[in-house]
Amino acid sequence: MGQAFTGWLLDVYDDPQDGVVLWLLDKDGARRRLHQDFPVTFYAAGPASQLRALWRFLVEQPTQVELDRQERRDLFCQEPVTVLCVRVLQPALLPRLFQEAARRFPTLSFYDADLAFSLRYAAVYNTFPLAYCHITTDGQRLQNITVLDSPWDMDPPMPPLRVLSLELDSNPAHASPACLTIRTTLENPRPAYRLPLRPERPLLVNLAAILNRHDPDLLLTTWGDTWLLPHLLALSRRCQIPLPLNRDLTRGLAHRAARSYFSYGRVVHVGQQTLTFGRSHIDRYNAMLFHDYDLTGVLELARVSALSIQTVARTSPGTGISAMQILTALRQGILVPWHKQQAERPKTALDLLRADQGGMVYQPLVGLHANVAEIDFISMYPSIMAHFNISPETVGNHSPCTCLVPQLGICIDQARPGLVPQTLNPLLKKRVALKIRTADLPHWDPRRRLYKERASAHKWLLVTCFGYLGYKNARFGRIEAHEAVTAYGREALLQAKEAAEDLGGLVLHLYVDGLWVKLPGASTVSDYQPLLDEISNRTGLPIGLDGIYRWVAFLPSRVDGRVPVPNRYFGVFQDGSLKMRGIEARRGDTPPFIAQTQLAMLERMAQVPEVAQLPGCLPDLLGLLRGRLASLRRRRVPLPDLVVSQKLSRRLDEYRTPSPAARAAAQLESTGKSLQPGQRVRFLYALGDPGVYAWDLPIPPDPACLDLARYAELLLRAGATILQPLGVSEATLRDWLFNNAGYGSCPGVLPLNSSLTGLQL
DNA sequence: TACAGTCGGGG
DNA sequence: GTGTACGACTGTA
Repeated sequence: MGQAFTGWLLDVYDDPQDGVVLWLLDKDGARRRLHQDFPVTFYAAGPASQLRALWRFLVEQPTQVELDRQERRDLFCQEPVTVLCVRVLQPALLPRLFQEAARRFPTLSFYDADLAFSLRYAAVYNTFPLAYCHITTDGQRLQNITVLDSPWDMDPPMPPLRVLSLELDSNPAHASPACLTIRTTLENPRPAYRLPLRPERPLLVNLAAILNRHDPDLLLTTWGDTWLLPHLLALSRRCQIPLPLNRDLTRGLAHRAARSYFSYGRVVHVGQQTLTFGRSHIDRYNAMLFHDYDLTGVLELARVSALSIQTVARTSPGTGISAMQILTALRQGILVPWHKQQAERPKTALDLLRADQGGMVYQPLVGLHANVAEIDFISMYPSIMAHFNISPETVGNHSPCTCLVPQLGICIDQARPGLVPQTLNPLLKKRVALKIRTADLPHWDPRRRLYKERASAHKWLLVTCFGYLGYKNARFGRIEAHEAVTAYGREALLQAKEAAEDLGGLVLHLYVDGLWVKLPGASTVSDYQPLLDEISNRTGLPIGLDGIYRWVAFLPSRVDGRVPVPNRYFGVFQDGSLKMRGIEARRGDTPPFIAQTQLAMLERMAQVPEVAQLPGCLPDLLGLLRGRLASLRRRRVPLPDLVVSQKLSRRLDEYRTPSPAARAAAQLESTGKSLQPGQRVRFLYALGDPGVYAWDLPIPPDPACLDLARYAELLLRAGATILQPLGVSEATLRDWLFNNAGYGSCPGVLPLNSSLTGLQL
């Protein structure tokens, strides 16, 4: 019997035997499971004889396929290519069939062969996670699905998701958890249940009852990927008590092994992943950037990328932007090349040249400056790609309609919109719209946070898009496109500098996508508007005023005080908020005690309304530092505030000179706790050999072993960073702090106009 | 002093 | 499976 309903798409995946499974949340509240036939296709191109051989091979396979010859477009070829089109009737059978074909016919080029299943479905039906759909069925099978909203809607109808959060009372990597706290809503902080992890049978029975009663759409856990779900599954098997962690009871949990990989110049460790069917599982401690954009951002990423909620929660936003490019290609019938993981090639001359061909970096004018505006290009690199139509297939392509990249002499085809700009345009538009919505709402409005989290998710998509363009293993990457983007970026920044100088301004600093500038007599946002308009006109790129600093200090190098460093500065905006880059408080490996002290100093300086009064803070700041030093020496600082947390960059046997982190990791290893590259190790600086004490050793640290002198030194340095622009050198501060020298011995307490202070008003 | 190891950065 | 830079800084030999 046919029926129709509207509701939200919760999950889509291929069924081992029967097409695709869809889970839908009917707007009347029911969760419905439907099957649908969904054949999937991959393509092969190459010499006709090879294609014929592949044809013969495929028809002999047990897997049901429909074969056909077609002409299709390869993004990088002008002419259409002839391909063998392999339609696999059962989508779950495609990966194995393709692998076998690729193994036997290594010389053929394959396309659309290794795509995330959700993308294949999304390309055909325009679906995305949580899409609002109209569905017709014959009861069991889906007959028709029509999506009623779009990922680009600002306020789409959101489903009333049922969330169940399962939280452990301790990190299983460090201590054995004893208790599971369960909440049934995100809003209510009061736990609904507390279950002891032992004895096991009552735990399983109770948890099963809770899962059945609440039937959540989303399981939000702490350490669920790496410990909790695998642990529960093992218990369930051992005690033979079924536990419905999956909503789809025909499937088991899916696992992906832990791995370490190199990304962004450092090793990243991703723990084991545990995935559910019919509902989504997110481990908030194993989810990428979850702290930055929360669940709202994860859902936004899933909607715009069409990747599943569980996927976007665990992978970098680069995966999301790549998925969007694939989707753009699929929907336009452009072939998506099979993405072989290529071995690293030796660096080419091009790679070396890139060293000084990145973003524009300028030497700041060291010292303290008042009334400085910080002006940033908004999403600079993505805006450049969109504005100049930079895409792997448009760069270096001659056509009747090209433009020339400044200084590089590379052509960019303007005749038709590129794949990357087409993918980026709606993202750029939506991010601006989200930011405008945020700005329009009052601070108390709860929707403000949600818009911000969504905008933050978009920010990461846009940021990673640029790097992806220059990544040689990317499907749609091309180094010349990457270079064209940075060349336009440098050009735009120089144009902005000229615009500022033409309006009589003093440019203090340029850094990749921003400039710090003083216009004479300017002190308000509207005073800077003409400059913003001028830059926008000259470059064609969107620009924004990040803020006007009451004062900002650019720091010199610690190694050589005469050399400015581009990204070490701090300042206070007119609204009293702080901004800092590169200093100790921003670093993840600074002990909290040191970071808190530095922040406290800055907060006191932020209280001062006028820059001229800043040196007046000196006695106060010095008092603060002395107080902190005293509490350190009297051992009043709680040990957790002295913990250093650093990432291991390699295996322990690969260290030639073991760093403090490596020595702490070696301590842990000797008690059986081994750490992988990319994992963090926490330790205290300690007296004697080996100079550290790992925080997660079974025996808690003895406070008497603390290396107080080392912490005092760190405190001194962090203090000196802040006082340096006021004319207090590290040596002077050392005298003050450690030798109790009086203020009189301080050359920093001088009239403001002293050249010693480097003060420019 | 040289060199090996770690970190930032994007709003 | 998704940015294998680059420069500043710190600790160790």
